[in-house]
Amino acid sequence: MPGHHPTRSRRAAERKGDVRERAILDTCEALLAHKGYDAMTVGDIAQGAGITRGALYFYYGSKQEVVTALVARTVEHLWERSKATAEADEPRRAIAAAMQRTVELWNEHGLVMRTAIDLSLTVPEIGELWNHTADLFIAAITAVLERAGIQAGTAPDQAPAMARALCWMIERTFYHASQESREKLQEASATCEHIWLTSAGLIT
Amino acid sequence: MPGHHPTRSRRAAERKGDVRERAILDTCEALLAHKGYDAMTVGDIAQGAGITRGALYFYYGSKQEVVTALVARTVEHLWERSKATAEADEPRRAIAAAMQRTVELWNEHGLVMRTAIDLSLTVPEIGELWNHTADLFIAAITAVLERAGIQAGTAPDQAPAMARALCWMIERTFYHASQESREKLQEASATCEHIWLTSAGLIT
DNA sequence: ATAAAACTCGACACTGTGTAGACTTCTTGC
DNA sequence: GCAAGAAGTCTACACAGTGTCGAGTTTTAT
Repeated sequence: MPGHHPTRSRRAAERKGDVRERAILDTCEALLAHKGYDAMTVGDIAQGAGITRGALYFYYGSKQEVVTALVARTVEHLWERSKATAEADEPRRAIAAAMQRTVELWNEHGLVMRTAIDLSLTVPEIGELWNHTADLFIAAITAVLERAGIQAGTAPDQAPAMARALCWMIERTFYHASQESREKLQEASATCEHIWLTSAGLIT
Repeated sequence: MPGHHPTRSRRAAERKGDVRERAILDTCEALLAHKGYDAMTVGDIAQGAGITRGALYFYYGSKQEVVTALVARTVEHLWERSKATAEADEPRRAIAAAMQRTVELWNEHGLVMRTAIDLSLTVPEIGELWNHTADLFIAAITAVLERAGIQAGTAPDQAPAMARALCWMIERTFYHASQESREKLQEASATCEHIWLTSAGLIT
Protein backbone atom coordinates (compact mmCIF):
# COMPACT_ATOMS: atom_id res chain seq x y z
CA MET A 1 0.00 0.00 0.00
CA PRO A 2 2.85 2.49 0.61
CA GLY A 3 2.69 3.96 -2.83
CA HIS A 4 5.99 5.59 -3.59
CA HIS A 5 8.81 3.10 -3.44
CA PRO A 6 9.44 2.05 -7.02
CA THR A 7 12.99 0.82 -6.46
CA ARG A 8 14.14 -0.20 -3.03
CA SER A 9 17.80 -1.09 -3.25
CA ARG A 10 18.96 -4.36 -1.86
CA ARG A 11 20.96 -3.39 1.20
CA ALA A 12 19.32 -0.20 2.46
CA ALA A 13 18.12 -1.82 5.67
CA GLU A 14 15.70 0.41 7.54
CA ARG A 15 15.07 3.51 5.51
CA LYS A 16 13.78 6.46 7.42
CA GLY A 17 10.42 5.92 5.80
CA ASP A 18 10.13 2.39 7.14
CA VAL A 19 10.41 3.66 10.67
CA ARG A 20 7.80 6.31 9.97
CA GLU A 21 5.48 3.78 8.42
CA ARG A 22 5.68 1.65 11.51
CA ALA A 23 5.18 4.68 13.73
CA ILE A 24 2.06 5.63 11.77
CA LEU A 25 0.59 2.15 12.07
CA ASP A 26 1.41 1.93 15.76
CA THR A 27 -0.15 5.33 16.42
CA CYS A 28 -3.19 4.31 14.44
CA GLU A 29 -3.61 1.20 16.55
CA ALA A 30 -3.26 3.21 19.75
CA LEU A 31 -5.77 5.82 18.64
CA LEU A 32 -8.20 3.15 17.55
CA ALA A 33 -8.11 1.95 21.14
CA HIS A 34 -9.32 5.07 22.90
CA LYS A 35 -10.99 7.13 20.20
CA GLY A 36 -12.41 4.64 17.75
CA TYR A 37 -12.30 4.79 13.98
CA ASP A 38 -14.73 7.62 13.37
CA ALA A 39 -13.41 10.01 16.00
CA MET A 40 -9.82 9.52 14.94
CA THR A 41 -8.67 12.05 12.30
CA VAL A 42 -5.67 11.80 10.02
CA GLY A 43 -4.38 14.87 11.83
CA ASP A 44 -4.37 12.87 15.06
CA ILE A 45 -2.46 10.04 13.46
CA ALA A 46 0.11 12.37 11.93
CA GLN A 47 0.61 14.20 15.20
CA GLY A 48 1.01 10.94 17.09
CA ALA A 49 3.61 9.80 14.59
CA GLY A 50 5.48 13.08 14.89
CA ILE A 51 4.81 14.42 11.39
CA THR A 52 2.31 16.74 9.74
CA ARG A 53 -0.82 15.77 7.84
CA GLY A 54 0.87 16.59 4.57
CA ALA A 55 3.74 14.23 5.31
CA LEU A 56 1.39 11.43 6.19
CA TYR A 57 -0.27 11.66 2.80
CA PHE A 58 3.13 10.83 1.34
CA TYR A 59 2.91 7.39 2.88
CA TYR A 60 -0.79 6.63 2.67
CA GLY A 61 -3.41 8.08 0.39
CA SER A 62 -6.17 8.20 2.98
CA LYS A 63 -7.26 7.26 6.46
CA GLN A 64 -8.79 4.08 5.04
CA GLU A 65 -5.46 3.09 3.52
CA VAL A 66 -3.73 3.50 6.86
CA VAL A 67 -6.22 1.28 8.62
CA THR A 68 -6.16 -1.22 5.77
CA ALA A 69 -2.39 -1.46 6.13
CA LEU A 70 -2.78 -1.98 9.85
CA VAL A 71 -5.30 -4.75 9.31
CA ALA A 72 -3.04 -6.32 6.70
CA ARG A 73 -0.14 -6.30 9.13
CA THR A 74 -2.21 -7.95 11.84
CA VAL A 75 -3.86 -10.48 9.57
CA GLU A 76 -0.49 -11.49 8.24
CA HIS A 77 0.50 -12.21 11.80
CA LEU A 78 -2.62 -14.35 12.23
CA TRP A 79 -1.72 -16.46 9.23
CA GLU A 80 1.81 -16.82 10.41
CA ARG A 81 0.55 -17.94 13.79
CA SER A 82 -1.98 -20.39 12.40
CA LYS A 83 0.22 -22.09 9.86
CA ALA A 84 1.60 -24.36 12.55
CA THR A 85 -1.79 -26.01 13.03
CA ALA A 86 -1.53 -29.58 14.21
CA GLU A 87 -3.87 -30.68 11.43
CA ALA A 88 -3.07 -34.34 11.76
CA ASP A 89 -4.21 -34.58 15.33
CA GLU A 90 -7.07 -36.52 16.85
CA PRO A 91 -10.27 -34.41 16.44
CA ARG A 92 -10.98 -33.74 20.12
CA ARG A 93 -7.41 -32.62 20.67
CA ALA A 94 -7.38 -30.59 17.45
CA ILE A 95 -10.51 -28.70 18.49
CA ALA A 96 -9.13 -27.89 21.92
CA ALA A 97 -5.89 -26.68 20.42
CA ALA A 98 -7.64 -24.53 17.83
CA MET A 99 -9.83 -22.87 20.42
CA GLN A 100 -6.90 -22.18 22.68
CA ARG A 101 -4.96 -20.60 19.85
CA THR A 102 -7.96 -18.50 18.88
CA VAL A 103 -8.28 -17.19 22.43
CA GLU A 104 -4.67 -16.10 22.33
CA LEU A 105 -5.13 -14.38 18.98
CA TRP A 106 -8.11 -12.42 20.27
CA ASN A 107 -6.32 -11.49 23.44
CA GLU A 108 -3.41 -10.08 21.50
CA HIS A 109 -5.18 -8.56 18.51
CA GLY A 110 -8.80 -8.23 19.54
CA LEU A 111 -8.93 -4.52 18.93
CA VAL A 112 -7.69 -4.65 15.34
CA MET A 113 -9.77 -7.73 14.60
CA ARG A 114 -12.90 -5.99 15.83
CA THR A 115 -12.07 -2.96 13.72
CA ALA A 116 -11.50 -5.16 10.70
CA ILE A 117 -14.89 -6.76 11.16
CA ASP A 118 -16.59 -3.41 11.57
CA LEU A 119 -15.02 -1.98 8.45
CA SER A 120 -15.45 -5.08 6.31
CA LEU A 121 -18.58 -3.68 4.76
CA THR A 122 -17.47 -0.12 4.12
CA VAL A 123 -13.88 -0.75 3.06
CA PRO A 124 -13.84 -3.44 0.37
CA GLU A 125 -10.14 -4.17 0.75
CA ILE A 126 -10.52 -4.92 4.43
CA GLY A 127 -13.56 -7.02 3.64
CA GLU A 128 -11.51 -9.09 1.26
CA LEU A 129 -8.69 -9.49 3.76
CA TRP A 130 -11.09 -10.62 6.46
CA ASN A 131 -13.05 -12.96 4.20
CA HIS A 132 -9.87 -14.64 3.14
CA THR A 133 -8.94 -15.13 6.77
CA ALA A 134 -12.36 -16.53 7.53
CA ASP A 135 -12.07 -18.95 4.62
CA LEU A 136 -8.85 -20.33 6.09
CA PHE A 137 -10.56 -20.98 9.39
CA ILE A 138 -13.60 -22.49 7.70
CA ALA A 139 -11.37 -24.85 5.76
CA ALA A 140 -9.65 -25.92 8.96
CA ILE A 141 -12.95 -26.52 10.76
CA THR A 142 -14.28 -28.45 7.78
CA ALA A 143 -11.26 -30.72 7.88
CA VAL A 144 -11.76 -31.49 11.57
CA LEU A 145 -15.48 -32.16 11.11
CA GLU A 146 -14.80 -34.56 8.28
CA ARG A 147 -12.18 -36.38 10.28
CA ALA A 148 -14.77 -36.71 13.02
CA GLY A 149 -17.12 -38.46 10.66
CA ILE A 150 -19.35 -35.66 9.33
CA GLN A 151 -20.14 -36.14 5.67
CA ALA A 152 -18.35 -33.98 3.13
CA GLY A 153 -20.79 -32.37 0.71
CA THR A 154 -22.68 -29.20 0.00
CA ALA A 155 -25.94 -29.91 1.82
CA PRO A 156 -26.84 -27.66 4.75
CA ASP A 157 -26.14 -30.38 7.32
CA GLN A 158 -22.81 -31.47 5.90
CA ALA A 159 -19.30 -30.41 6.83
CA PRO A 160 -18.62 -27.22 4.83
CA ALA A 161 -21.92 -25.52 5.62
CA MET A 162 -21.67 -26.41 9.28
CA ALA A 163 -18.08 -25.23 9.41
CA ARG A 164 -19.15 -21.87 8.03
CA ALA A 165 -21.85 -21.43 10.66
CA LEU A 166 -19.50 -22.52 13.44
CA CYS A 167 -16.87 -20.06 12.20
CA TRP A 168 -19.33 -17.18 12.33
CA MET A 169 -20.46 -18.29 15.76
CA ILE A 170 -16.90 -18.18 17.03
CA GLU A 171 -16.17 -14.86 15.34
CA ARG A 172 -19.21 -13.15 16.74
CA THR A 173 -19.04 -14.66 20.20
CA PHE A 174 -15.38 -13.75 20.54
CA TYR A 175 -16.04 -10.30 19.13
CA HIS A 176 -18.44 -9.57 21.94
CA ALA A 177 -16.55 -11.37 24.68
CA SER A 178 -13.24 -9.72 23.85
CA GLN A 179 -14.84 -6.36 24.49
CA GLU A 180 -15.58 -7.41 28.04
CA SER A 181 -12.64 -9.19 29.62
CA ARG A 182 -10.20 -12.04 29.29
CA GLU A 183 -12.31 -14.14 31.62
CA LYS A 184 -15.41 -13.75 29.44
CA LEU A 185 -13.32 -14.68 26.45
CA GLN A 186 -12.19 -17.87 28.13
CA GLU A 187 -15.78 -18.77 29.04
CA ALA A 188 -16.99 -17.97 25.55
CA SER A 189 -14.31 -20.23 24.22
CA ALA A 190 -15.50 -23.09 26.40
CA THR A 191 -19.06 -22.64 25.16
CA CYS A 192 -18.03 -22.56 21.51
CA GLU A 193 -15.84 -25.60 21.98
CA HIS A 194 -18.75 -27.48 23.54
CA ILE A 195 -21.06 -26.67 20.65
CA TRP A 196 -18.39 -27.56 18.12
CA LEU A 197 -17.80 -30.93 19.82
CA THR A 198 -21.50 -31.63 19.95
CA SER A 199 -21.99 -30.73 16.30
CA ALA A 200 -19.13 -33.03 15.41
CA GLY A 201 -20.85 -35.87 17.24
CA LEU A 202 -18.03 -36.15 19.74
CA ILE A 203 -20.28 -35.60 22.74
CA THR A 204 -23.39 -37.67 23.27
CA MET B 1 -36.38 10.88 18.90
CA PRO B 2 -38.32 13.56 17.00
CA GLY B 3 -37.33 16.30 19.34
CA HIS B 4 -39.86 19.10 19.11
CA HIS B 5 -43.33 17.87 19.94
CA PRO B 6 -43.93 18.90 23.52
CA THR B 7 -47.70 18.63 23.35
CA ARG B 8 -49.39 16.59 20.69
CA SER B 9 -53.11 16.94 21.06
CA ARG B 10 -55.17 13.82 21.19
CA ARG B 11 -57.23 13.97 18.00
CA ALA B 12 -54.92 15.64 15.52
CA ALA B 13 -54.72 12.62 13.28
CA GLU B 14 -51.87 12.88 10.76
CA ARG B 15 -50.11 16.19 11.21
CA LYS B 16 -48.10 17.36 8.27
CA GLY B 17 -44.95 16.63 10.23
CA ASP B 18 -45.89 12.99 10.72
CA VAL B 19 -46.04 12.51 6.99
CA ARG B 20 -42.68 14.21 6.57
CA GLU B 21 -41.15 12.09 9.29
CA ARG B 22 -42.28 8.95 7.55
CA ALA B 23 -41.03 10.26 4.22
CA ILE B 24 -37.63 10.96 5.75
CA LEU B 25 -37.34 7.47 7.21
CA ASP B 26 -38.49 5.84 3.99
CA THR B 27 -36.00 7.84 1.96
CA CYS B 28 -33.29 6.96 4.41
CA GLU B 29 -34.03 3.28 4.03
CA ALA B 30 -34.00 3.56 0.25
CA LEU B 31 -30.71 5.46 0.22
CA LEU B 32 -29.17 2.98 2.61
CA ALA B 33 -29.91 0.35 -0.01
CA HIS B 34 -27.91 1.73 -2.92
CA LYS B 35 -25.48 4.18 -1.37
CA GLY B 36 -24.70 2.81 2.06
CA TYR B 37 -24.48 4.70 5.32
CA ASP B 38 -21.24 6.56 4.75
CA ALA B 39 -21.93 7.71 1.22
CA MET B 40 -25.41 8.95 2.07
CA THR B 41 -25.48 12.63 3.13
CA VAL B 42 -28.22 14.42 5.02
CA GLY B 43 -28.61 16.54 1.91
CA ASP B 44 -29.50 13.39 -0.01
CA ILE B 45 -32.07 12.39 2.56
CA ALA B 46 -33.66 15.83 2.63
CA GLN B 47 -33.81 15.98 -1.14
CA GLY B 48 -35.38 12.55 -1.33
CA ALA B 49 -38.00 13.58 1.20
CA GLY B 50 -38.71 16.76 -0.73
CA ILE B 51 -37.43 19.28 1.81
CA THR B 52 -34.22 21.21 2.42
CA ARG B 53 -31.43 20.27 4.78
CA GLY B 54 -32.45 22.99 7.16
CA ALA B 55 -35.97 21.62 7.39
CA LEU B 56 -34.71 18.13 8.07
CA TYR B 57 -32.81 19.35 11.09
CA PHE B 58 -36.14 20.42 12.52
CA TYR B 59 -37.17 16.80 12.73
CA TYR B 60 -33.91 15.07 13.54
CA GLY B 61 -30.77 16.50 15.09
CA SER B 62 -28.33 14.54 12.95
CA LYS B 63 -27.86 11.82 10.40
CA GLN B 64 -27.32 9.36 13.23
CA GLU B 65 -30.65 10.28 14.78
CA VAL B 66 -32.42 9.62 11.51
CA VAL B 67 -30.91 6.19 11.19
CA THR B 68 -31.54 5.46 14.86
CA ALA B 69 -35.20 6.29 14.36
CA LEU B 70 -35.29 4.00 11.34
CA VAL B 71 -33.75 1.17 13.31
CA ALA B 72 -36.18 1.79 16.16
CA ARG B 73 -39.11 1.61 13.78
CA THR B 74 -37.88 -1.67 12.32
CA VAL B 75 -36.95 -3.23 15.64
CA GLU B 76 -40.37 -2.39 17.00
CA HIS B 77 -41.81 -4.32 14.12
CA LEU B 78 -39.55 -7.27 15.01
CA TRP B 79 -40.83 -7.36 18.55
CA GLU B 80 -44.41 -7.08 17.39
CA ARG B 81 -43.82 -9.97 15.04
CA SER B 82 -42.10 -12.15 17.63
CA LYS B 83 -44.50 -11.69 20.48
CA ALA B 84 -46.75 -14.36 19.06
CA THR B 85 -44.10 -17.03 19.62
CA ALA B 86 -45.54 -20.44 20.22
CA GLU B 87 -43.48 -20.77 23.40
CA ALA B 88 -45.42 -23.70 24.75
CA ASP B 89 -44.69 -25.94 21.81
CA GLU B 90 -42.72 -29.13 21.63
CA PRO B 91 -38.99 -28.22 21.26
CA ARG B 92 -38.40 -29.59 17.78
CA ARG B 93 -41.47 -27.79 16.49
CA ALA B 94 -40.60 -24.61 18.36
CA ILE B 95 -37.13 -24.52 16.81
CA ALA B 96 -38.45 -25.04 13.31
CA ALA B 97 -41.02 -22.29 13.81
CA ALA B 98 -38.49 -19.87 15.23
CA MET B 99 -36.08 -20.38 12.36
CA GLN B 100 -38.81 -19.97 9.79
CA ARG B 101 -39.93 -16.73 11.39
CA THR B 102 -36.35 -15.49 11.50
CA VAL B 103 -35.92 -16.15 7.81
CA GLU B 104 -38.98 -14.06 7.10
CA LEU B 105 -37.73 -11.23 9.27
CA TRP B 106 -34.40 -11.14 7.47
CA ASN B 107 -36.07 -11.30 4.09
CA GLU B 108 -38.20 -8.31 4.92
CA HIS B 109 -35.81 -6.21 6.97
CA GLY B 110 -32.37 -7.56 6.20
CA LEU B 111 -31.02 -4.24 5.03
CA VAL B 112 -31.96 -2.30 8.15
CA MET B 113 -30.90 -5.14 10.40
CA ARG B 114 -27.49 -5.27 8.77
CA THR B 115 -27.13 -1.53 9.14
CA ALA B 116 -28.13 -1.75 12.78
CA ILE B 117 -25.46 -4.35 13.40
CA ASP B 118 -22.82 -2.31 11.60
CA LEU B 119 -23.62 0.82 13.56
CA SER B 120 -24.03 -0.89 16.93
CA LEU B 121 -20.49 0.03 17.90
CA THR B 122 -20.37 3.61 16.72
CA VAL B 123 -23.89 4.70 17.66
CA PRO B 124 -24.53 3.73 21.28
CA GLU B 125 -28.30 4.12 20.99
CA ILE B 126 -28.47 1.67 18.11
CA GLY B 127 -26.20 -0.66 20.03
CA GLU B 128 -28.61 -0.63 22.93
CA LEU B 129 -31.60 -1.23 20.68
CA TRP B 130 -29.92 -4.17 19.02
CA ASN B 131 -28.61 -5.67 22.26
CA HIS B 132 -32.06 -5.57 23.73
CA THR B 133 -33.39 -7.36 20.68
CA ALA B 134 -30.66 -9.95 20.93
CA ASP B 135 -31.47 -10.50 24.60
CA LEU B 136 -35.06 -11.31 23.70
CA PHE B 137 -33.92 -13.91 21.24
CA ILE B 138 -31.39 -15.34 23.67
CA ALA B 139 -34.08 -15.70 26.30
CA ALA B 140 -36.30 -17.52 23.83
CA ILE B 141 -33.52 -19.89 22.80
CA THR B 142 -32.63 -20.52 26.43
CA ALA B 143 -36.21 -21.51 27.17
CA VAL B 144 -36.27 -24.00 24.32
CA LEU B 145 -32.93 -25.52 25.33
CA GLU B 146 -34.08 -25.97 28.89
CA ARG B 147 -37.31 -27.57 27.79
CA ALA B 148 -35.17 -29.94 25.73
CA GLY B 149 -33.31 -31.00 28.82
CA ILE B 150 -30.22 -28.78 28.85
CA GLN B 151 -29.33 -27.71 32.37
CA ALA B 152 -30.12 -24.18 33.46
CA GLY B 153 -27.11 -22.48 35.02
CA THR B 154 -24.27 -20.14 34.31
CA ALA B 155 -21.57 -22.61 33.32
CA PRO B 156 -20.26 -22.40 29.74
CA ASP B 157 -21.97 -25.63 28.72
CA GLN B 158 -25.37 -24.81 30.19
CA ALA B 159 -28.41 -23.27 28.60
CA PRO B 160 -27.88 -19.48 28.81
CA ALA B 161 -24.30 -19.49 27.59
CA MET B 162 -25.13 -21.86 24.77
CA ALA B 163 -28.15 -19.82 23.80
CA ARG B 164 -25.97 -16.73 23.55
CA ALA B 165 -23.48 -18.45 21.24
CA LEU B 166 -26.28 -19.90 19.12
CA CYS B 167 -27.89 -16.47 18.85
CA TRP B 168 -24.67 -14.91 17.58
CA MET B 169 -24.23 -17.80 15.18
CA ILE B 170 -27.66 -17.18 13.72
CA GLU B 171 -27.16 -13.42 13.59
CA ARG B 172 -23.85 -13.61 11.79
CA THR B 173 -24.79 -16.43 9.45
CA PHE B 174 -27.99 -14.67 8.43
CA TYR B 175 -26.15 -11.37 8.11
CA HIS B 176 -23.88 -12.84 5.48
CA ALA B 177 -26.46 -14.99 3.77
CA SER B 178 -29.00 -12.20 3.45
CA GLN B 179 -26.48 -10.23 1.45
CA GLU B 180 -26.40 -12.98 -1.13
CA SER B 181 -29.86 -14.26 -1.91
CA ARG B 182 -33.04 -15.71 -0.48
CA GLU B 183 -31.87 -19.19 -1.40
CA LYS B 184 -28.66 -18.81 0.58
CA LEU B 185 -30.70 -17.54 3.49
CA GLN B 186 -32.90 -20.61 3.40
CA GLU B 187 -29.88 -22.90 3.31
CA ALA B 188 -28.20 -20.99 6.11
CA SER B 189 -31.34 -21.40 8.13
CA ALA B 190 -31.29 -25.15 7.64
CA THR B 191 -27.69 -25.33 8.80
CA CYS B 192 -28.34 -23.24 11.90
CA GLU B 193 -31.41 -25.29 12.72
CA HIS B 194 -29.38 -28.46 12.46
CA ILE B 195 -26.70 -27.17 14.82
CA TRP B 196 -29.30 -25.91 17.23
CA LEU B 197 -31.06 -29.28 17.28
CA THR B 198 -27.79 -31.09 17.79
CA SER B 199 -26.77 -28.81 20.62
CA ALA B 200 -30.11 -29.40 22.25
CA GLY B 201 -29.52 -33.12 22.09
CA LEU B 202 -32.49 -33.66 19.79
CA ILE B 203 -30.42 -35.28 17.07
CA THR B 204 -28.18 -38.25 17.83
C1' DA C 1 -59.39 37.11 13.83
C1' DT C 2 -55.45 36.35 16.21
C1' DA C 3 -51.77 34.39 18.66
C1' DA C 4 -49.06 30.47 19.31
C1' DA C 5 -47.32 26.37 17.41
C1' DA C 6 -45.52 23.95 13.67
C1' DC C 7 -42.86 24.22 9.89
C1' DT C 8 -39.52 25.95 6.13
C1' DC C 9 -35.73 28.11 4.23
C1' DG C 10 -31.08 30.38 2.92
C1' DA C 11 -26.89 31.78 4.75
C1' DC C 12 -23.11 31.08 7.80
C1' DA C 13 -19.26 29.05 10.64
C1' DC C 14 -16.66 25.07 11.47
C1' DT C 15 -14.21 20.73 10.88
C1' DG C 16 -11.97 17.39 8.31
C1' DT C 17 -10.34 15.75 3.83
C1' DG C 18 -7.21 15.48 0.03
C1' DT C 19 -3.99 18.10 -3.30
C1' DA C 20 -0.28 21.30 -5.02
C1' DG C 21 4.02 23.11 -5.05
C1' DA C 22 8.11 24.64 -2.93
C1' DC C 23 11.65 23.28 0.04
C1' DT C 24 15.21 20.18 2.56
C1' DT C 25 17.73 15.92 3.16
C1' DC C 26 19.37 11.69 2.02
C1' DT C 27 21.69 8.26 -1.74
C1' DT C 28 24.28 6.92 -5.37
C1' DG C 29 27.18 6.87 -9.52
C1' DC C 30 31.08 8.84 -11.23
C1' DG D 1 33.49 15.02 -3.12
C1' DC D 2 29.85 16.36 -5.77
C1' DA D 3 26.06 16.74 -8.80
C1' DA D 4 21.39 14.66 -9.78
C1' DG D 5 17.59 12.60 -8.54
C1' DA D 6 14.88 10.11 -5.18
C1' DA D 7 12.86 10.35 -0.60
C1' DG D 8 10.83 12.95 2.71
C1' DT D 9 8.58 17.21 4.73
C1' DC D 10 6.02 21.26 5.07
C1' DT D 11 2.51 25.32 4.47
C1' DA D 12 -1.34 26.78 2.02
C1' DC D 13 -5.45 26.02 -0.48
C1' DA D 14 -9.87 24.21 -2.38
C1' DC D 15 -13.71 21.52 -1.30
C1' DA D 16 -17.46 18.81 0.80
C1' DG D 17 -20.37 17.85 4.56
C1' DT D 18 -22.15 19.04 9.12
C1' DG D 19 -24.87 21.53 12.27
C1' DT D 20 -26.74 26.29 13.79
C1' DC D 21 -29.22 30.71 13.45
C1' DG D 22 -32.68 33.91 12.70
C1' DA D 23 -36.02 35.44 9.87
C1' DG D 24 -39.87 34.17 7.44
C1' DT D 25 -44.51 31.31 6.20
C1' DT D 26 -48.21 28.18 7.16
C1' DT D 27 -51.30 25.64 10.18
C1' DT D 28 -54.15 25.07 14.28
C1' DA D 29 -56.84 26.30 18.33
C1' DT D 30 -59.61 29.57 20.44
